[in-house]
Amino acid sequence: MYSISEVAAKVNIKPHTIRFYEKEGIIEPLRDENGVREFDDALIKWLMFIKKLRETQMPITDLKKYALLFKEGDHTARERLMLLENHQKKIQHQIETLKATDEMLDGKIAAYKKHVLNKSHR
Amino acid sequence: MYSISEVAAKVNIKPHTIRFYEKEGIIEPLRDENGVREFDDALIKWLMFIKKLRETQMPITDLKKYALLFKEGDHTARERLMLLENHQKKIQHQIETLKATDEMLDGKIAAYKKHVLNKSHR
DNA sequence: GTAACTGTTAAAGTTCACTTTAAGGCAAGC
DNA sequence: GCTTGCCTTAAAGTGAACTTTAACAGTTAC
Repeated sequence: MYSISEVAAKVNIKPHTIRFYEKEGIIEPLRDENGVREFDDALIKWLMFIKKLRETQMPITDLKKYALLFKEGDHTARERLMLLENHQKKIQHQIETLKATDEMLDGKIAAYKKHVLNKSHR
Repeated sequence: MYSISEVAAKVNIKPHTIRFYEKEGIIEPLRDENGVREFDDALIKWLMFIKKLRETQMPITDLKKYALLFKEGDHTARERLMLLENHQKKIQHQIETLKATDEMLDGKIAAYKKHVLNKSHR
C-alpha cells in the first residue's frame, strides 16, 4: 500500500491532481482507519494507464466514462472497447498529422541551414 | 487577391480567427482603398504553414515570435531556425509518446475483443 | 514537540486559444 | 434599396484541466 505522495512520485502526477481525479470519479482509492488514502498496485496501474491516455489527449470526460463503465461491470466491456478503439483512431490520425509536419519541417530546416551557412561565410 | 472569407475556406481557418491572428501580430494582410483585407498567395502559404504548426501544438506565442523575427529581417534566420528545430524535437517526442500508447492500446483492445467475443457465444 | 504529511470543503484563479456579442457603419451586387 | 459581406473596438464568455488558496485539523516520523 502506498500513500498519495508515494504514488505521486511513482506515476508523476501531483497529489492535488490525484485528489482531483478522485473527485471526478476517475479513481476510488481505499482509506485506512484515519481516512488516509491507500493505493494498491492495481490502482497504480490504473493511474499509469490514465497517464498514458491523458498524454495522448484523451479528455477527462472519456476517462470518467471509462471508469464508470468499468465500475458497472462486465456487461459494459463492449462499450469500453469502443471507447478505446475510438481513442486509438484519434491517436493514429494525430501521428499522421505530426509526421507530415515533421517532414515539412525537415525541408524548411534544411533550407534555413543552407541559408545560415552561407551567411556565416561572409 | 483573396478576401478573408475566400481565404478562410481555402485554409480552413475562420475569418474571426484570421482577424485574431492579425491582432496578435502573426499576419499582416494588405488592405484595399476601403480598408478591406486582401490576401495574396504568399500570405495564404504562410497561413497554411501556421495551420500545420498549430495542428502540432506550437503555441501562439512561438508563432508570434517567428513572425516578428521574420519581419526583423535576414539576420534573424538563425533564431528562426532554432525555433523550428525546437518545435520539430517536440513533434518527434510526441510521435514517440503516441506510438507507445498506440501499441499499448493494441494489447488492451485485443484482450477486450477476446473477452467480448467469448461473451457473445453464451 | 514540531515539522512534515495527511485530510476536508469550497471557491477562486490560471492558461490557452479562441469564440461570441454588441453596436455601429461602409460598400458592392442584384 | 436591401441583403450580404466587409470593417471597427472592446469586452465578455467558453471549455479544458488543472492549480491555488484559505483555513483548519488530525497523525506520524525523528
